Amino acid sequence: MGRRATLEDVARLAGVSRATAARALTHPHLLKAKTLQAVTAAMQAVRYVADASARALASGRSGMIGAVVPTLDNAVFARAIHQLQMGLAEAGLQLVVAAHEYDAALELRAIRSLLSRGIDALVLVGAERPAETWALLRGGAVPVVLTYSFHRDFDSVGFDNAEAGYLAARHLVARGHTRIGFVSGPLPGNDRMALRIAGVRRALAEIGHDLPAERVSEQTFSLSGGQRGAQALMALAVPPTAIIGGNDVIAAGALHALTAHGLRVPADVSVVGIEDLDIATFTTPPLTTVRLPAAEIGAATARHVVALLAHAPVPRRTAFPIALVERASTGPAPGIAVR
Amino acid sequence: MGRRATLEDVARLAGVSRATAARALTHPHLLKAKTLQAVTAAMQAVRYVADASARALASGRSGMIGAVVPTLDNAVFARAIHQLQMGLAEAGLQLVVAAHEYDAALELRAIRSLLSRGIDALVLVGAERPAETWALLRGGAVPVVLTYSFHRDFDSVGFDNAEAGYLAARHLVARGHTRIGFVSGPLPGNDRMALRIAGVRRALAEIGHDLPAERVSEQTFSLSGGQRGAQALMALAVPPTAIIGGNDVIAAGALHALTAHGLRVPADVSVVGIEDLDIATFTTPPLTTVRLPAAEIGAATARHVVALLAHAPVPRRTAFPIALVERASTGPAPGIAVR
DNA sequence: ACCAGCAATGAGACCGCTCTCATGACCGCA
DNA sequence: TGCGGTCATGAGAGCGGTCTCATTGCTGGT
Repeated sequence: MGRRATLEDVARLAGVSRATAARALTHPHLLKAKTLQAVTAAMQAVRYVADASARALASGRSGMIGAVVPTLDNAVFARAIHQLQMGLAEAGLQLVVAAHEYDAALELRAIRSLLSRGIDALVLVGAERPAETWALLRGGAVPVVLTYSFHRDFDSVGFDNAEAGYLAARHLVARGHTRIGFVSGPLPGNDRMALRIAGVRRALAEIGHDLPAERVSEQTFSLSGGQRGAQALMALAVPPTAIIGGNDVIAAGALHALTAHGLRVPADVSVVGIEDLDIATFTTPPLTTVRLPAAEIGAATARHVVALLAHAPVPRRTAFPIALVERASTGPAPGIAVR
Repeated sequence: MGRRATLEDVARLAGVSRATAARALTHPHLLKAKTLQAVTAAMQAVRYVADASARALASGRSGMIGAVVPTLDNAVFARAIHQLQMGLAEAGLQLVVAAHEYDAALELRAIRSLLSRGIDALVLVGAERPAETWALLRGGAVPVVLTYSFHRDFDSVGFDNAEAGYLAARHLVARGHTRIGFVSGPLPGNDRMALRIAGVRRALAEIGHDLPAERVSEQTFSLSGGQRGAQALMALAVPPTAIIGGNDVIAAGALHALTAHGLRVPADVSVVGIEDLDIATFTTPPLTTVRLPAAEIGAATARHVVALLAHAPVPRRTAFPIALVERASTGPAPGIAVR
């Protein structure tokens, strides 16, 4: 078959100049109908497909959007990325993804690599990263959209993580819990987690209680992390009467460990998650959790990016409301009479 | 700040020619240590980052790998893509993803779009697609790796889908079930599903039974799809004593619908899934399922692609073993004495 | 019939890098 | 000291588009 056809081939076949053939692609309205038709026919004849690299080099726009997420192995991010991709594809944009597995250095590397790729916009998760990374983002001429968090200086699409923690804790407080434990994922570089904890703290503070450091167990974002966290918290001299998981996977793991140790949920211990994954409806008992707008964030981010590239006006910040979904893993604190 | 530094800038600063500066990047061993050092220093000084488009245009290699999957919203694909991405990143390759949501036309469009982007290799899921798509894949000069299925003419990384169905059915047959129902996802274009059904059929045939069409319910890949499928099957004049879900999400939905209707699982009806997602351990009762090597496929595909690009020898086909994971959703067929 | 003015097209520079080929520097050996 | 040969570097032609600017061909007004 030989090499791919170029504009040169098309032009020759159509009997026009390269410039005209190119215009058929980018500014078809500038061509006489007859010329346009001839060029189009020629393109079809040689099965012309524009070379994206050449186009990117010449135009300075690649049509590619980069996204760096902690992991695709959590449904929350997978779902958001899925929606993001579908939205971008509709606008003819490609999505280049990378994951960093909660490693700031890896994230920086991924961002560098995407930037060198000439992406037209960059989507990131969270608003906490090393100064070096921020400098790179500020220095680069690439528009950045932060998701799952907010930041003064960058466009963001997210929700209030502190409120997520607050809602979870408030739900427990309202049921008489005052000793609440929190099993978090890795804290370094994860502002979402930190904010959720802060939200829990606030809810506790409102009733004159607090969340001592010992009641926060830092684990990995995994079922086993949740299990270990629950074990650690229940091994405390004065164990909590309720546990909040930094996300649903952790909460599910915690719930599992609790019942495996013969504790009744929620009679002995209540458990709340954050995310509302499918998994939350399948645990025994079903998990009370705070629903996060993953799909919405993905779709909204796609719209945001598309608008950005079109230089259309966009709100710098899009915030989605969140709400607690009450299921059966939470109940009154032990010793509290139900009235 | 101005524009990004180019090789020209680096060369000038280092007092060498553009060619030499370029060599520092691509063939550093060709340079005298002192020269290399000077160039490297210059690059650092101007924060040089190579322009990937220019490089792609000139070299004919983009360093990007395309992947088109049905969806990222199922953990099986999300996990595989995650591993694929991590593996590619290690080799300095970028992953461009697209999803088609089980729509062959969308898949074709996505492939076209990736191809025009100049990807160096293409990863696809499954081995069934319209002739037009196959023609495009054969015509293009881009190496293709099929996953989750096998194909004579293309490199593939996967497992035996028929065996997955067979293992699930065999497990049931061994417990006395002969009337087995299957809730599948959308069948068109999905050879994995078709093969799994064929596997079930084979297991049934071995004991002189079959899987009539009425006992196969075609639904969407979702919890509600599973629920509807279970309802449909149980509404049959002679309902099945066991249900196999085309994947775990469907099986979980089916299981849910069953217990919601007052049926006991597995006393009244057994349920088997295929995939072994996290969710399978959380259903009540925990789901017996066939474990699919999602992460392995992703990682192996990454290795495969890297080897392909390095012109290293690669087996045309990588097959992973699969096995059934017995949990508590399966038991003897009603009326069968347990010995 | 003539020319301003606009629409349509052509010519060619340029984007930033890769790669081949030519050239210059330097080496060892006779 | 001189010469073939190797190593390091320079020169320059693409890669396949985009885009600006010049040119050509019409059209309409007077």
